[in-house]
Amino acid sequence: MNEQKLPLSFYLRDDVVQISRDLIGKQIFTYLDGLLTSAIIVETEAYRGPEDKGSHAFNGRRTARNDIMYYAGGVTYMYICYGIHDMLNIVTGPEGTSHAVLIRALQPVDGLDIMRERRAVYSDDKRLCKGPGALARAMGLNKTHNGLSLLGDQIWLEDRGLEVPEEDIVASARIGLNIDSPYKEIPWRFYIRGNRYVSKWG
DNA sequence: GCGACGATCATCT
DNA sequence: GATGATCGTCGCG
Repeated sequence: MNEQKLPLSFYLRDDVVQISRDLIGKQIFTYLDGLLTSAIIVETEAYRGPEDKGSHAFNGRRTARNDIMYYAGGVTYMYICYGIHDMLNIVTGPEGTSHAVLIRALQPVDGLDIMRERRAVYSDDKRLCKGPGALARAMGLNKTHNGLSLLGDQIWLEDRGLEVPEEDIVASARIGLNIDSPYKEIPWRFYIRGNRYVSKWG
């Protein structure tokens, strides 16, 4: 039933920026505790391992938290930000590299009622998955899901054939980076132009 | 619709 | 002991 799953080869490519862009328009699914939710990826950010000061793996940094980033692509990297929010990243590249894509916003498709219950804050569906912390919550994901295979049956991605025209994919500076580096301005954030589910314009 | 602000704690130094 | 790849609330007008 899930033969449209993105293959391992999609994640093993070395160009995390290209992968970040390619992920726009793909559909992400979680099946956790018997609950299925899915949504279209509308906003991502690329984090390019050792040379990227914005990355947890900058300068080859490797700790208990980010260890999974060095694994072969096709697994999740989950971590907690500001002590409260769980973040979902897609690990990419061959084993030994440390690139990852942060998923920043989703357009809900399946399991809206489940998402509403998990969020229990907004009745406004546009905000269910608006922002990395929000979407992880809505999809039922937290730090305990670190390192899950994206080819398993708990979380996976599919290409449902949604075509996002190249000119509708906007590239801009990444959000929330408190760094002093040219990488702060480099346009490694991608989102769908005009999409109401994107966390922020600009 | 937007800016300011406080929450809150795992992680790293 | 300081710091976040953030979020929701409040006040504005």
